[in-house]
Amino acid sequence: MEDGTAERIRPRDRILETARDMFHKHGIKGVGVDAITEAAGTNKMTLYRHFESKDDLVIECLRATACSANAMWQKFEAEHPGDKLAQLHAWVRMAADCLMMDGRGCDMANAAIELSETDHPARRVIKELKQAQRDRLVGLCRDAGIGQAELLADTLSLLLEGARVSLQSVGAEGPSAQFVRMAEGLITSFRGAAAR
Amino acid sequence: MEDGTAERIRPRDRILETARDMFHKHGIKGVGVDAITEAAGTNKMTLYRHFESKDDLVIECLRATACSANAMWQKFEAEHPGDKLAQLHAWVRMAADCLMMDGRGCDMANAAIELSETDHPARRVIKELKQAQRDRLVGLCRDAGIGQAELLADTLSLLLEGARVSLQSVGAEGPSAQFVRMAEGLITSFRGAAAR
DNA sequence: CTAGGGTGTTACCGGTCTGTAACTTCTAGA
DNA sequence: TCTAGAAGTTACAGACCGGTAACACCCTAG
Repeated sequence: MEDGTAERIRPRDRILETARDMFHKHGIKGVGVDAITEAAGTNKMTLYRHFESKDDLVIECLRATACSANAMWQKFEAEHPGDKLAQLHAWVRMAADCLMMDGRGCDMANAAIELSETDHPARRVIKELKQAQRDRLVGLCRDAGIGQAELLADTLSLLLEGARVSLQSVGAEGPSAQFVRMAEGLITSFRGAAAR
Repeated sequence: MEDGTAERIRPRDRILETARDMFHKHGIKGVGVDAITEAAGTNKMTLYRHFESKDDLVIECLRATACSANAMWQKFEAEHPGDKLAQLHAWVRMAADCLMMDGRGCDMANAAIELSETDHPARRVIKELKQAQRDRLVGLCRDAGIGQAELLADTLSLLLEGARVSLQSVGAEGPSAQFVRMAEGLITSFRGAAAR
């Protein structure tokens, strides 16, 4: 065989990236394949040569999002090698930054809400990827020497998830404005409980 | 005039209630007006005689949801008259029950996510109603004698909002399973801080 | 130069969506 | 009983949706 799909211009990547952006901004059911391909500077046929269906494209977008999240976790480790507590604080800061500048919430959660059919193929993927993120946060808390690592990680998860959705319903001046204070307070509290 | 829209059979109410149920289960963009009217045992023309548009129907449904929430708060006061702390615990219990038996999250939050257009008429309504709920929870915390009432109320809000969305993305075995433990722990913690 | 795969273009299919028009049927009240 | 208004029925408009077929065009590897 040749050297696989080479490094050219690759409309597939343009479609994928454009779709991620548009799904994020307007929701999955809020944007059609025509709009995506037009924004990506290509056409519908090319999309369907690279993706089986719109659902397939959605799933691929979610995987790409998870991949981006992976990169962030690696950045935490690179910036604070070995210092798990610093990495946890970096996670809080990153989460807050995303809240501030984004406006729209987590792609996975939004997709889960939009795709209400319980047997939708994307739901399996969402559950897997979310579970992986949860496990990683639990691991970080545990490695940071926190006693009830699962409970802290789950609480932080819910706080962030809640902040993201509250940002869209109540607005930026709502409860989500206090996210950092809550998260840092919780970490302090859980660390105190462990030291005792 | 006659005695206004009398107390007969009233297809309008059937449409409204059916729409609430179907929007809740399948999302707003996931159900069409034809499906609503058929499930309500009526037809599209009758719907459009009572509601200006689908968006108008959506808004009316959200108002009805807010009305139901109002009734819950009155039940708290009726069951624990004057005892604000008991009412706060009742709120936690009610929230947990809703989580358990429902599966789909908060109609307002789901709508806010689905209706991503920033100028959508429903967004104003959602913000108002969510703000009102927040104010009420803050008031309850304050009246229960908790020092940092706003911070506790906002934290509880985010936890519940997060639990609702996490239930849909990660599932029932995810972080949302710990909601009661987190909420009760927070209340205890905040009460301790006030007593000191 | 040539062959072939990736790409672009156009047109189309069948379905669903919101919303409306015109007409008939029912029902309640005087 | 008669009448007015609410409700049901059918058909339709116009737009958009996901997905496909057929064909012309590159552009590069050999």
